[in-house]
Amino acid sequence: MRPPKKSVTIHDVAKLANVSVGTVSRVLAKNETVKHPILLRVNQSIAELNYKPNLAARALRAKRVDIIGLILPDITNPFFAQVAQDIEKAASRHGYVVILAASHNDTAIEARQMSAIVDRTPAGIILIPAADHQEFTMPSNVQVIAFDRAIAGIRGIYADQRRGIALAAQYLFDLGHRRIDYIGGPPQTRVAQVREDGFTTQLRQLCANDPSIRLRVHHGLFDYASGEKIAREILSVPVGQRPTAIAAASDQQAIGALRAARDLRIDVPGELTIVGFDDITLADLVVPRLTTVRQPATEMAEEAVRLLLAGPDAKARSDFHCELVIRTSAAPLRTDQMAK
Amino acid sequence: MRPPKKSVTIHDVAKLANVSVGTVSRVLAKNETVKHPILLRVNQSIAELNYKPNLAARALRAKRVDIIGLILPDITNPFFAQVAQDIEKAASRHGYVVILAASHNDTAIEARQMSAIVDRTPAGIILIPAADHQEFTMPSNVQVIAFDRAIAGIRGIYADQRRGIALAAQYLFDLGHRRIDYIGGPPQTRVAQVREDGFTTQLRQLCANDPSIRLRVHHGLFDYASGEKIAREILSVPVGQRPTAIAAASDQQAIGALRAARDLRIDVPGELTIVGFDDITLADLVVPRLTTVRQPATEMAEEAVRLLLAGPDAKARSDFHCELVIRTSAAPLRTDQMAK
DNA sequence: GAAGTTTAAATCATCGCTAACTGTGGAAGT
DNA sequence: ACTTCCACAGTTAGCGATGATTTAAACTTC
Repeated sequence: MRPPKKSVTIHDVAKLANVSVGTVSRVLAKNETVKHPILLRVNQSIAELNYKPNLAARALRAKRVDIIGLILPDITNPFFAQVAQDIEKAASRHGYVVILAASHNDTAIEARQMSAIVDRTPAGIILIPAADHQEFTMPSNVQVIAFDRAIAGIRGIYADQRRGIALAAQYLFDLGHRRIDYIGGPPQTRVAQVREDGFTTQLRQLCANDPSIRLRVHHGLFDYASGEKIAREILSVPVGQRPTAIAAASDQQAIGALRAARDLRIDVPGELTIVGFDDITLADLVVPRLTTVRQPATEMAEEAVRLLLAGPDAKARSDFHCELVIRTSAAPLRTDQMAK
Repeated sequence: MRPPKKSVTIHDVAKLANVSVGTVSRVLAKNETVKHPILLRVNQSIAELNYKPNLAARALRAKRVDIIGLILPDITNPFFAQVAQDIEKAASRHGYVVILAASHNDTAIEARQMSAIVDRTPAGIILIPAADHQEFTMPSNVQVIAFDRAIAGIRGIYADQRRGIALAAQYLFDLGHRRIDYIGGPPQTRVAQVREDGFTTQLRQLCANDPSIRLRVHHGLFDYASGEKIAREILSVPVGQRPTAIAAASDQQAIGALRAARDLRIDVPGELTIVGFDDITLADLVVPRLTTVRQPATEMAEEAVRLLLAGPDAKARSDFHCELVIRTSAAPLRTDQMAK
């Protein structure tokens, strides 16, 4: 127990094993060309000294480090938290560590975070973009892959959200709803556009010759508060004018809407059907349980990590399908609702 | 735009500015001894070449890197997500980047994550322990600080949870509740013990000579599902035997309890008062809004980062106080409830 | 058994940066 | 005028690991 606490280097191991540093390096690299008696001695020495390679030194030589960067808009968004969890787990399985940075939906912060992470020469960066345009230029030395939201020109992992949310539209239609309000995300973002378009297109198609259809679209942020606020406005009208169903572009919005309905003493699903999108953990815990569309987040996270580690020429899978998760926040249109 | 994409080094800058690398290094280090004409030239060259110091090389020399490690049990726990967000923000402000790792409440995984991060020689590690005992030995070369949950022998940042939850006990008492059930966390963890002890001690003290008190304690995990399950059991008895108030050791449990009550058609707060702990974002969005105890998470996160950066001799603040956040899930005991 | 071939381990330059040390010219001291 | 000191910039030795190249040894082959 000497105070200076000199860290043990590859030289110490080499000396103890009575071989050269190159040999030690080779056994570290699992190079087959080291024969048995020596291999054993080296491994013993490594164990004895409890030697750990210095990752900074290794990074300097290799110009790469076992780090994956993850930049996302907001960790407290349950969907992103889930994604972060899954990515961390997948990365960890491969021996990588993840650097987390939040952009707070601000492209300027996003650009700063991007550069801070690029400077660390990670194996790659997984980016859930804050917006459709980026304020940074794509780094040439670090691969970036977009997640959940597309960026032109770079590889990305996305679920087929258009078809996913169309499932919700289909479901509402099948339940008989014809007065439907859709709570969308920020209209300038592509995610919001895709979801909105997927929903409205599908619904309009189904109702092509049904004059009773009334579809209204609203826009807000993806969070709880927006959902609540918009739903409150939507619902603060005489019963006959109220929608019989609300579809939201995110579970958070849907849960906010649930709360608004509750405040206004509107029974869900009796008087109002609500569906969300994402299937966050909480969706199964609100009252009533939220019917929603699940994105295969875990698989997508795993694929994102795989893609990074497979190198820049690997091709991204694009067969991630959403599925409708039917719970109890949606019900068939009641006959007395139609009357109005 | 040459294909090899050789990265620009300190030598390139030195050559362009017509000075030595040492000088460039000195201006990078903001060393005052570089005089104006040269300082200017160097800065110009840096800008012109868009030079970024190689952090791996710097790390190798300095044996330290601008990284803070954060290990927590579960990112999808909203309270931890909030903490992660705050820590990331504080770290980023100081030019540090945070490595995130989840232990999934498993001390073996925690130990692995710990060693993976220590190997990267970060400036320090903020650890929200998975349990009271650790399976790893504290690293000697990297400072670790405990967060939210104490670890013997190392510095830590904690709110005064005992007094915090006592506030909840006091509040329930003041509202007139005497049949109270407490939903605690895993009894083998210190956090759970502290909260339970804080609650029960305070309540017993208040009720020292009140024979009508009935306090029952239950144990589960800190998550939604546990809260729901336990509450369901508690509440599935004749009205007269039901508690009039439930206090939970976490907001997630409380929200689970809220859902159980709703399923059983028990009105909150009319027939049942529920209070939680943590004040997660969602607490303000459930129906009814959850009365809870807020921990000053943001300040604590900032202090944790400050403490790390101030070096191993800095002393941790310990004056983090919780406060009661009164919303609408708690109400005075009704006279007809007492009768039973 | 000598030359050629294969194989295993040693050597050492290098990654980019920092900081300790060295060198140099000019101001200050005597 | 000659040393003494600064003040400032230049030189250079590593930090620890890697891997291309070199050396040494063992093994073929005729």
